[in-house]
Amino acid sequence: MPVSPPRPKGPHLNALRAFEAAARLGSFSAAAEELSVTPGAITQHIKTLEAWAETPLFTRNARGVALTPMAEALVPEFTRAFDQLGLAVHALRKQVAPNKIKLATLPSLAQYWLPARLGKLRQIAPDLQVSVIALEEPPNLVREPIDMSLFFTSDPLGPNDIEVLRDRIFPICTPDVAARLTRLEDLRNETLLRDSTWSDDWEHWLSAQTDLGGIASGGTEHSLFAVALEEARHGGGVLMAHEALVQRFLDSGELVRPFAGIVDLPRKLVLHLSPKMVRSDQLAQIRDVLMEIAK
Amino acid sequence: MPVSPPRPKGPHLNALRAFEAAARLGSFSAAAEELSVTPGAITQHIKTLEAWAETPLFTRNARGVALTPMAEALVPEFTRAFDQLGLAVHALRKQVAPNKIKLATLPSLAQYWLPARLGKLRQIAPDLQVSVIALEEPPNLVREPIDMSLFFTSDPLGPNDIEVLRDRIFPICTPDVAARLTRLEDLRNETLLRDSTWSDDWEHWLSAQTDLGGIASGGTEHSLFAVALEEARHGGGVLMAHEALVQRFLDSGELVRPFAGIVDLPRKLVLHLSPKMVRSDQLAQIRDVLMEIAK
DNA sequence: TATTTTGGTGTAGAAAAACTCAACCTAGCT
DNA sequence: AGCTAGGTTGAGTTTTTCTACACCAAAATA
Repeated sequence: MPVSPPRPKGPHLNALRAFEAAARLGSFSAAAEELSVTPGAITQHIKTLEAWAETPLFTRNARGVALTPMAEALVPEFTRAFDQLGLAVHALRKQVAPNKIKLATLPSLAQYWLPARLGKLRQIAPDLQVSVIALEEPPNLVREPIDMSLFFTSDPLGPNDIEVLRDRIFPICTPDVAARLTRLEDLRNETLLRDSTWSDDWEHWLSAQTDLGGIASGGTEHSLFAVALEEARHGGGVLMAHEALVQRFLDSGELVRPFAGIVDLPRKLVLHLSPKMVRSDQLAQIRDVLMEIAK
Repeated sequence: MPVSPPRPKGPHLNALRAFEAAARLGSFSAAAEELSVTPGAITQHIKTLEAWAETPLFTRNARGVALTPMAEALVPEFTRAFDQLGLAVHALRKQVAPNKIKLATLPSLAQYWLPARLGKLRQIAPDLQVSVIALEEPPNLVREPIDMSLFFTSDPLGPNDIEVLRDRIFPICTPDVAARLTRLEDLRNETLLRDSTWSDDWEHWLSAQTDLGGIASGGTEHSLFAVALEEARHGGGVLMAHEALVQRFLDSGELVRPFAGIVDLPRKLVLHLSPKMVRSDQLAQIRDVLMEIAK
């Protein structure tokens, strides 16, 4: 029974948060992603926590990490704590500014699909202030100060999810380019434009047609759909497009569909609401409005 | 609808913790105390949080602070979150070292009352490793990595509290000094020793005797009971003692009670257990052992 | 078998956050 | 008028947190 050490300090909150994220996601790099830091930062947090607890929490296998059985048992407790904290922060945000809404979505959706809908929304509910955050990956709505997200997913819908539309893809190009294309084989001579987010959509589409291999080989891949689309508009090739994103170019005739085939992917565009939103009465109404304009 | 600001960051965890503590305790300095920092640190945390939320959370009255009505509503959410986090940390500690116990208590109890009890404990349960932390104020057992606390209090007992004994006080001194004391009035010529933690015990005791005012005026106040006791042992005056702390000196005859009067204060010595302890089965047994030896 | 890829580690240095200190302010007391 | 309790402020310092980048090992690929 040693006597009177200095007042013991608890572990650092940030280290606990890093632990929880790493444990929940099963990977340091995923945790790093969620917390917007580098993987090295996570490594260090976990290490300080392990030093504090005087016990290892993860086993490091060169292919990733795995929780210690001991640590495993603790994860739900920490997850509950940080979920509750996230809820509290959401409550604070809503309390302060009930009609400021943050919506996270893909850059391409933010640019080509949302603006028209948000315009409509502004007419229906002029007091709502929606700000749009463009992200490549869906954020964790419990933890981050974001109210809604709009992403493509194939996962089954949860209780806070609303399916907006199904993803339908088909090739598009300028009328000039289309004039050169009569049979699928003609694609061999064209540049196939693709977006890195959906880089195998060409394969999906082609394999749904009378298939003949080898066409989908090369092509130019762009990290932003907007860039690929721009190239298509300048006659730079044939783009595998998503219906939701190119409707207006088809309507205007600027771009056309050289082939009739449309592929319905199992992927859907889903509006996901933060847990805080579905609960609050005031916000349930906002949600209804948004579902309305989402059509 | 502004588009694509950088990914919004949540507030700093430490700022949230400071807010919760300040809100719960109703005072920045109390929060500073609980978190072992200076009041200035709390001020700054609250300010960054207010800047993040873009709204004031406290109204500053020169005599202290008060929560904004808006902030008021949020406190329970944050308290729940940090309570849950504290629980999780306790779970971690117990998981790692189930039989390491941290006990916080007053320096005087740690020095004069505990050692004999802990010795007994070591015989009953040799595998328990109890470490004692001396603190002036009872810690928050939910938040700090401490399992039990032993302090005097007049508050009613909660479900995790165990009354160990009632506080009984009386004057003591060396036999030499006692020889000079036959009537209460004789105290006027002696140095009245007192501990700053319980600085008005002399008044309590005197007013319980055939009261005559003015005796309790001066005296020497020591911040540590141990120092006052040491002075009494060297014949430096008459000390207002607590039964629990001086039993052994009375037994050995080194110190004596110059007057028969004993005052039973409404204050009791209470063993408080962290919420995690009462729940766990394994630790319920430890608790029983401790109650046993507490007698 | 060689090569690449994936996910984690280690360290140095830099940036950001958190803290202390000491002077200062204000309203309520004595 | 002076004192006190509680908070604030700003400068300066310490701690924490992060990044950058080189490195490592197994697994996947070729």
